[in-house]
Amino acid sequence: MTTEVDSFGPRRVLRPSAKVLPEQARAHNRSLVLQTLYRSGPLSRADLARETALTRVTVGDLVAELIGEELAIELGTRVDASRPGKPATLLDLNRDGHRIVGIDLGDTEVFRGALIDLDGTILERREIDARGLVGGDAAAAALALARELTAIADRPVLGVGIGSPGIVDLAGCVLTAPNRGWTDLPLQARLQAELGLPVIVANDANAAALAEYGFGGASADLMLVMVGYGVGAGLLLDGTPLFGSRFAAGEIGHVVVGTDGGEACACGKQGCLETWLAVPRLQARIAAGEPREAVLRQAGERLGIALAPIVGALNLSEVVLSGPVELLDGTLAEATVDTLRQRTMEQFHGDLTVRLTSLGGDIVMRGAAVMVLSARLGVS
Amino acid sequence: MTTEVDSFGPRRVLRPSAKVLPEQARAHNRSLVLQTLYRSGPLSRADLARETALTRVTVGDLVAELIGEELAIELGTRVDASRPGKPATLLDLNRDGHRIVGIDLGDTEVFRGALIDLDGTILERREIDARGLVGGDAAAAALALARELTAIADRPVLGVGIGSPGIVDLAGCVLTAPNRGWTDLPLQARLQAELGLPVIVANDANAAALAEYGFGGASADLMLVMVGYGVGAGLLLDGTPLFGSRFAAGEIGHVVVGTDGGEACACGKQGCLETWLAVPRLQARIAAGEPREAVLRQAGERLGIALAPIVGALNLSEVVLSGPVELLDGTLAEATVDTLRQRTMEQFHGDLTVRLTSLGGDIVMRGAAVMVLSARLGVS
DNA sequence: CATGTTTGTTAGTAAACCTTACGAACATAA
DNA sequence: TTATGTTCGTAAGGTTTACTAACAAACATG
Repeated sequence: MTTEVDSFGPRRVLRPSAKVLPEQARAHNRSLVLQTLYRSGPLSRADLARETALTRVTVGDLVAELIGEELAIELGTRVDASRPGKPATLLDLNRDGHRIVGIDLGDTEVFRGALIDLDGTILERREIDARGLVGGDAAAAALALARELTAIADRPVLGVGIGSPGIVDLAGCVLTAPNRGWTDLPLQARLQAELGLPVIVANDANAAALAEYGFGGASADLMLVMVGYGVGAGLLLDGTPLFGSRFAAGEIGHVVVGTDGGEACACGKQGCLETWLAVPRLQARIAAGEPREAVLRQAGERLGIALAPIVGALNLSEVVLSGPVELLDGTLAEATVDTLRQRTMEQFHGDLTVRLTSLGGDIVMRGAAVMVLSARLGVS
Repeated sequence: MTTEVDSFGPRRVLRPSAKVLPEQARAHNRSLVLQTLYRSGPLSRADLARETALTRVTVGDLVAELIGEELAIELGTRVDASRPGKPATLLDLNRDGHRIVGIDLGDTEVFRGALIDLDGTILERREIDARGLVGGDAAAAALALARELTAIADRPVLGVGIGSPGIVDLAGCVLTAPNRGWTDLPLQARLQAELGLPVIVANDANAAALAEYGFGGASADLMLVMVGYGVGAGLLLDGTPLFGSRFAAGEIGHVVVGTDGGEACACGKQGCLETWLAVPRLQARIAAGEPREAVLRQAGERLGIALAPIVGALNLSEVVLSGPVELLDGTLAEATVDTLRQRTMEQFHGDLTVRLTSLGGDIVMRGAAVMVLSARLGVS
């Protein structure tokens, strides 16, 4: 009995999935064309066929569909025609024909929102004072901000992406967000019903990780650590956000760091990562006269201590920090990477980088835009 | 402009993938039928249609194909016929018609192999003395063991699964395995060429994690910690093994634990997890007169300290230990879970369990069998 | 001006799944 | 016993999808 012998690639384990109909296969190929167009700028149908390995016929058919939905547009014939043959008709995503609304609910003082184009460029900004808002009032403010932004859009809005603090499940239901007093709030479903637009709600750190991957030039395996009033993280593994068994992946703020005590934390424990790293704590210690460099170095070391097992277990090669530049950049980040190097195997993590995000305070809003792009244009 | 508003599920980010042809969609549905048959025992074509949401016609066609390849068999009509209508013809995987060879190269003293049926039951065992084997000799011994096991198989062998120590890439190439002196050894490709059978090589801890999921009743999110001569781990996220950016995911043996020093490690650092937990170290300390309970408690605590950030970041709910029962069970495991509880958020990890594997010393061999099952029967 | 190249489309084919319909084989009730 | 209804498996035919083959259009080049 002979068996054909191929090479076996990445494995998944036995896990019944859903059936695949031809229709869904087509949707997949359609997304493939959209993604190729998104990534590689203006292309002809023939270019797309070469890139996707589909035939020109199939590409032509898919493109006709996309043009019909005004997702793609023809730009006219290619001008640099130094080649023989019929000049190509260039196509591109209808980049200027759509807008995305991205909203960041993570700040304690304001809800920030922006009108964003398909390339992630922020066109308009709006803010709403969110101090003290809890429960339904906070949700209403988020809705108002979304309404305001969709109202000023001069093009059709592809969708509304929202990065929320707290624990958010896959349906965009905020399971818990203590600062806003939210419990089991179906924010995504509610806003979607109100706005009549696709809405996607996810944890703000997860959104930020997506932004760093989509717009920040990060690799597909990435941990994004947000340092602010608290400390949270978003994990991207092979380009896919990690959610965790109870949707609490990345919640490392209350993991105890080290074996030598530490300050008391609001959660009742001692030496939580937040007690070492949260912005108010750092500012307070510096204001109280502790040497700034020493405080920042220690904070970086503690972050490194906390991240070392994670970096080791996941074999991460990229850690990105988000938060106040004046605190994170320099000493703190350097201490983090030094500590990580000292505590992990050089052999596996020699290329480890720890750096600040280049997206600044817009990271969550732009990550929310990536979520919309993925949902509307992405792979199934 | 109205947009249809659906609910959006789990998101992936923009990442150009491959095209999907109808042929591949069919392969997917074929695997779906196989998996359903594997999981849910004997079923009729109509049962399969209901379970998979495919039509009876399509299921009939796929089943005919599977029967033609002798992967499925008809068992005759159902006997408990208390229902009206034509009695169903029961189908099942041809469970007794195939064998799998599973091999564990992780031990320092022996290479263990087994002939395994599709349900994971071990039918025959073989061992080869592996003390001191390095380089080509070690690879030759692995090949000889695989040959011996395929030779005694009385049924066609679906494939050979191998759990190897060290760093193994997706193509089954052992990048580094210090104990065997292997560097960039294309073990999978070489054995496959020699044996003329599908061969899958992966890291032994990853294989063990798959075994715990496939045969040990574990959930799809799982960390399996192997404690032996060294300390390694395998991670399963949503049923998929995690490999890491350089295929070194799970290599936590040389992550430094705690902030209070520790014994010197062979790697040059101090206080690596292995110095606290490796079996030789524990045995030596107990033999030297240290109180057994105290040694084991401390080892468990250190494991908990190392795992806390990982459990927190990944929001894991299940940690499984594999290794010498007399050392791991009881005090050590209890200290681990106690420490984890003390160092993470009760709210997110209240259901965290830490337990010993029930698969004993066969875990890697049976995990290797799961890899073969996945590759031959699994989803694309 | 003839030739070759490239593009995009038309026409026809193969694969895959669907819907509809039917015979076979059974339980149940008149 | 017979009629009715149910369930199973299969046959026939239709729809969708992407493929191959072929072709006209439009250009560069010798």
